[in-house]
Amino acid sequence: MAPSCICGDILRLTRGKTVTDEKKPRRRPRSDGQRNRENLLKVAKAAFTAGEIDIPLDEVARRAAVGIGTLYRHFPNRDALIEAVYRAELDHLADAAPVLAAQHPPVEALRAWMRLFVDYIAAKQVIAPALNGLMGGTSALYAQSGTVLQNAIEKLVAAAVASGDISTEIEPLDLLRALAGVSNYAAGPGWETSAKRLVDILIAGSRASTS
Amino acid sequence: MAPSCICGDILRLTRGKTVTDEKKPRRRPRSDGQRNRENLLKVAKAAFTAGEIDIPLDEVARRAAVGIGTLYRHFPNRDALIEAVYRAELDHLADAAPVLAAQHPPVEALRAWMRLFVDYIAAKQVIAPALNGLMGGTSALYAQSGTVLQNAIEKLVAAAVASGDISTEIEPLDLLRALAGVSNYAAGPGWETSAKRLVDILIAGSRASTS
DNA sequence: GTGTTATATGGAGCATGGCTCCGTCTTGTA
DNA sequence: TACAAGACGGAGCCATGCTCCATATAACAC
Repeated sequence: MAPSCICGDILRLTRGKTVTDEKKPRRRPRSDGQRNRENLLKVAKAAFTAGEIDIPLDEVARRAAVGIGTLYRHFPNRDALIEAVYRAELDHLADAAPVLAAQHPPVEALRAWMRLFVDYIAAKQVIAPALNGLMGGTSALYAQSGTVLQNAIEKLVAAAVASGDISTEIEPLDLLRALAGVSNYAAGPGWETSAKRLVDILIAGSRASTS
Repeated sequence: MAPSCICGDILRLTRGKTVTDEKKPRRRPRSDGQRNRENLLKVAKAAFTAGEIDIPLDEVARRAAVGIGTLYRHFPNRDALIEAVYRAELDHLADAAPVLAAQHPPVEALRAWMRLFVDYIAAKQVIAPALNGLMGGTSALYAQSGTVLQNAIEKLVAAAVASGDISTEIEPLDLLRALAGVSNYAAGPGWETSAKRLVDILIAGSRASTS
């Protein structure tokens, strides 16, 4: 039997109300289960952030004082674990978009968000290593996460286009892809600066093609 | 003892004349050795190009009709094999830079080369999957390969800057990084178009910041 | 409380793939 | 032809991903 817990979560998050399970859950989820799950996430996040992206899952389980079986019940594979860790971070980022949109004129909101994206990656090495997978990977889970960011930037771009500030030619996803590319290495001290410079280039380029 | 063949090659390619081995090689390299090496490369390239990036090395050896030990003597680990396969491709790309520079005015040469980069990735799925490693990875081998591309684009940018066409602010590597980001997914039919659009945006952005 | 049951636990163990070791075989040279 | 430098190959070791299932425990009904 497929373990139900994570799948349930995903389905719920993905499609809101699904047709999947008609029978309403008869029981509250067990407290130890939730505790363990959170523990695993905490440990995994710490490890990933510390650059230990390749940490063996047994080790994650050990650090969370949990059996390997438990880990696998909560997260059916490595990708699922990474996904779960990063989802929160990405949501955070996506949530910032509407706020910025309310505070700034369209183009500046876009620029600000892109910079935030860069900042975020710089601050937490968290995202970069997994970003490839997140945006281009084969995993359905990853695709799901990517969508969140995609929606965020699409709205920002749409607003900027509507205001006539940037060209209609712009494909929002391209901007995101480009940023993701830069984020691929957080090496060297000049990294952050150069990433921000790229943001300006992208914005300038998007503007220029209007004329 | 470390096997000598690959290390020797790398050292020679990397630093030209090294101080490493004083004693001149007493023998011509064995023909079967070279044959096997080429065979392995051919098989590996075919596999990688076909998207089988995760192909087990045993399988590569099998297809090349060679023992696993032989594979490992030629390529001490998976990265070394990938590196060897891609190096040729990257050199190819880098070699195009001076040709384009001779044929076009600076900015257009830059644009053309960036497009070529995109074309190349589109044509051979080869590069994309390994590009992360190539540009940001920890492996010294990868770093080495990246340098080739870096040199290529740096010259193109320098020429364009010298001609006053684009801003001095441009960090060539940023452009490469951005393109690499886009190349991360070759998914969807619109991919190539949108990548080229990004090239134009980057060029336009680089120009705009001059004024 | 106590009994019942759904649910979680944990770790032995299997499969797979990376990589090493070393006895055997081949090839270039004299 | 002799011989040694050097290549060959594959058995086998080890790490890691993932499964299975007997056991333990939290939630609920009474």
